Amino acid sequence: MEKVHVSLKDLAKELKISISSVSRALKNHPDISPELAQKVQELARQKNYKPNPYAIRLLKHESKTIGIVIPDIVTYFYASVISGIESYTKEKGYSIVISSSQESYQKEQNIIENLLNLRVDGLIVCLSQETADYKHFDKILEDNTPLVFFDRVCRTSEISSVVADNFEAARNVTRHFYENGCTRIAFINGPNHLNISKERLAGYIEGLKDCGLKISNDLLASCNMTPEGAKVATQKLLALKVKPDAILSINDTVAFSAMKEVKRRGYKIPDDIAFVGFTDEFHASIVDPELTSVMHPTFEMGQEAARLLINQLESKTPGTPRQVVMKTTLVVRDSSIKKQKK
Amino acid sequence: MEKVHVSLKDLAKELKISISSVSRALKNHPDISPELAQKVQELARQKNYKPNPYAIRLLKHESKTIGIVIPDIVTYFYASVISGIESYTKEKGYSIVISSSQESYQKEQNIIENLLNLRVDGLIVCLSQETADYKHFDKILEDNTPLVFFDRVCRTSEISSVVADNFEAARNVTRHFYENGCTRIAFINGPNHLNISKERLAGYIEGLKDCGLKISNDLLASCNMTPEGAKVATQKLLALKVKPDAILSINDTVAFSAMKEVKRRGYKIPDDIAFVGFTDEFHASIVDPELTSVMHPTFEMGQEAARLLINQLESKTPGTPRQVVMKTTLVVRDSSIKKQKK
DNA sequence: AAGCTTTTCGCAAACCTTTGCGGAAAAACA
DNA sequence: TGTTTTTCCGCAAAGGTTTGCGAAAAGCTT
Repeated sequence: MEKVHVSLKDLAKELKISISSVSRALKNHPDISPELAQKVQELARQKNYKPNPYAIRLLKHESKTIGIVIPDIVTYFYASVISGIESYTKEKGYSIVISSSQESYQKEQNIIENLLNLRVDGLIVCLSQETADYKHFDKILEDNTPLVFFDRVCRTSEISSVVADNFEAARNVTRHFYENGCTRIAFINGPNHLNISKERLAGYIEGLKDCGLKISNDLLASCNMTPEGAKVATQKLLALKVKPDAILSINDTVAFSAMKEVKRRGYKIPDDIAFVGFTDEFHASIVDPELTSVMHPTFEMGQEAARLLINQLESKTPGTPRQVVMKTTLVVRDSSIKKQKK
Repeated sequence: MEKVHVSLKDLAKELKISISSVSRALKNHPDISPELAQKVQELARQKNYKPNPYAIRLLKHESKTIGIVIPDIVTYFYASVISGIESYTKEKGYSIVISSSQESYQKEQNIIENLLNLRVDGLIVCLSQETADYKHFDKILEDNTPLVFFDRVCRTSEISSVVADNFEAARNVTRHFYENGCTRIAFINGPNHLNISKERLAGYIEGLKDCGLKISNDLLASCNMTPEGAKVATQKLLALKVKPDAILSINDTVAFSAMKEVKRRGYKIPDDIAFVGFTDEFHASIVDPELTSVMHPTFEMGQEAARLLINQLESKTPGTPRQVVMKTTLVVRDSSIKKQKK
């Protein structure tokens, strides 16, 4: 049951040469004669020699590993971003270690501490929903461990990040609603302290202004972005004397849940209430009616975050933090196009 | 920009004692006087000493890391299983390194080789769709690296695995259809060489026999489990002279896509065609009508796979391979209950 | 043939930790 | 006081790799 790996020493002993010669021979160092190099490489292949990465990491002080902290791995958005991260890091020869905070501030802190103790070369983080203070990132900065945020971000003046064009996207959606005959446009938002909530809210408001629509607190609801929370928020909106004729949702999952509740109450989508979501996950085109959604380039966001991080940790100089804003596009489907405009 | 971590040597120098004493003091070894231990621990805390995991791994020949190989991380089922693996391994002090094969045999091989070179302590694998020969697992076995399969498995007589009760589940679904008035029950299956396909097909056939229904090749379609593949398979079924009145799908994603196509053609679900899927992902209750599905205990499957693996690698003896079969339950929703039985 | 350059390889330190063993000093005992 | 035990700590090896430097051997020049 014992794993037994051959080491440089084993090869050296067998060939009756020194360890350093074996090491050099394997990488075609000019100090080694071609004949010896040949012989060493032959034996190495035959005995299936693979360098022990832990010895190298110990020596080089780098792990070729990056840590990823996300709120939840089962959510389409995060899984897809991870997929992009994985694609870029694999290409660059890095491994990824993934931990999920389950939206818990406490767990987020623990995870980060663990990852730091693991000596990852860098971190890519999406804040948990509970996270409202950001002191625990001081440790990372003091450690000189490169860090990149995506989607839910903070301290952007010090730390690089990748986000969507939330403001513009929300503003566009609001106009899109208006152009399709909606005048009472509601917004089911996420927790107020998150940047995505703030930015999308600001865009929503700006869009209302653009269209000359009144801003009404009645039409604003927030939720914790769970299906249950979305349902409650929807019920609040449906309880209004004058009901909304459109609902913008902070993400697709919330939209799905809200749509379900709206249909259950007997309203028609989109004629009674139009819908638009954020993310554009696969299921947006599966639900009935198909959901209009702000398409996020999730895979590319992951790649970009990884690129930012690896650039940072391969250039010795600290470099100024960068804020990458990814362009989204509105994918228009049935849920937002009223057949009978008022 | 240089990361600087304090080592035992640093502490030793500062306290003018030997490295070994520092090491022992930190773990309250009886050879160290309480006063000295106190002093050392004090300094360690103050200077934020954290042991270098790579030095320990080098010494101990274990990495406290397990590798996970899955076809695709963006799929609900896999993400959810990973979530279960993560929960168990975190509890046991292991990290996980995730790689996805993207359903490619070639990539699967590369990944496994990489993970082995990384010296992970063990592997948890779900076969890619392309994988039809299993020689590349010899390397793992020769390496004495513990290995556990889940869902899509092979070589079960030599290698432990965690699977759902596919045969029973499919058989039950078939009966469920029959009890709800369906007599022409179709099955959109996955690739024929996969165990999940074979087992579910066998259960489906057995169920037909139970109900005294004829087995017809016309009612069998297979696909590559993508939405597009599912669409094509559905079209084949809808092209029959006598159409099916029920469709069992190899998973929910396939069911969603098939439902979409069926609705697009103007058929009513469930009255014209009833539906049941496998997995029971979140969206099963979001689509319209809500999808009846075989609920897999995904999270628990992940936990179980992790438990199997860690047991195996913590007990020095090889132990006999175990096959864990997880019980599923049929979650009945609207898609399979016809309002008007024939 | 003597001196010089080039080629080819080995020694040893370094990265950080754990641990068996030995040794000195202190304490306990006779 | 002399001897034995106990307490407390350090030495050194081990794990596998990389790399600066020194040294031997071979080749070359004149």
